[in-house]
Amino acid sequence: MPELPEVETVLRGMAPVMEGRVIVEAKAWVPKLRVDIDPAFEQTLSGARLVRMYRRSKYIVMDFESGVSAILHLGMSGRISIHADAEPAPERQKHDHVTFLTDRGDYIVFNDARRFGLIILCSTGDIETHALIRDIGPEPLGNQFDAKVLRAGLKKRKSPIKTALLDQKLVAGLGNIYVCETLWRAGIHPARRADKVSKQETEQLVPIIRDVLTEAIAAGGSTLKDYAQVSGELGYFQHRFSTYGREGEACLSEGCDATIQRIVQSNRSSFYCPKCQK
DNA sequence: CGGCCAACCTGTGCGC
DNA sequence: TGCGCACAGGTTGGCC
Repeated sequence: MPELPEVETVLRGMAPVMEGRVIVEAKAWVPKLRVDIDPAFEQTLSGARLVRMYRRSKYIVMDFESGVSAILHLGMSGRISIHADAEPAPERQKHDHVTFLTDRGDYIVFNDARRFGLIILCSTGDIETHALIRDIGPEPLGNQFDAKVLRAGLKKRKSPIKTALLDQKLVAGLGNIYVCETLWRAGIHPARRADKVSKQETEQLVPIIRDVLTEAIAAGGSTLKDYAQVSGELGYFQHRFSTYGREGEACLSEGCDATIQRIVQSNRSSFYCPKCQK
C-alpha cells in the first residue's frame, strides 16, 4: 500500500479522529516490528493527549502534549483501520500489532502482516534529527523541491534514474509505483543513468512528480490488495496506472503501438514503454 | 561514499 | 488439493 499518496491518505483518515484526543489506552501486542517497540510504549502514551499529526515522507508523526512523539511507518503491508465508537472493543485480528483507544471511544488499529513497518517513540524536539528522518530529502510537494535540487542530486549519481528516484535521500516519498508512472510521463527509460538525464528533462520531472502524487492523493491512493483508507474504502488511483503492473498491455500514449515491458532493477520490477521512454 | 544485493517476513497466485 | 516458486507498495546492513 504505502508510498507518499497512500500514507497521506492514511494520515487524513487518522487525524480527524485522533488530533486533540487523549489516548485512553495504547497497546503494543508484539515486542517488535522492523525495530523494537519501546518497552514503555503503552505506559508513555496511555493518558497522553495527541496534539498534532503530520506526514514526513512515508512516516506519520504524532506529537503528544507531554513532549513525546511517535513515529509510524507502514512498511510494505502496514494498514490502519479505524473503528468508530466501537463498543465492545473490536476483536483482535491476525497481525494487529498496535491499538489505540481514544477518549471518544474510537479504536485505531495498526495491522502489518510482514512487519516491515515500525512505531517508535522520540522526543518531539528530536524528530528532525532522528536517524530515521534526518537524511530524507525534500518533500516533493513542498517548496524545498525544485529542478535545481533534483539536478544536483541526479548529476552525482551513476545509478539508473529509477534507482535514484527511489532513494529517499534525493526526494522523499516516491516508491516503486510512482517512480514508474513518473518516468513514463517524462519519457525517460528507467535504466538510463541518472547523470545522463538532461537539464530540460529534470525541469520537466519536477512538475510531473508533483502531478502524479497530487492526482494519486486526490484518488485516495492506490489499492493493490485489501484497502487503502482507514475507513476500509478503496483508493482508486490503480485504475489510472500507465505502466505499473501492465506488462504486455498496450502503451496508453496517443498513437503508440508498443506494449509495456518489465525489467528488474535492484530487485524491483520496473515497467516502461520501450518506444516512449528513451 | 556510491552502488548493488541479500535480508527482514507473510501472504497470494500461478504452474504443475 | 497440494507443493514449490515467484513476487509484493520499503528500508537497511554488509560487502566491494
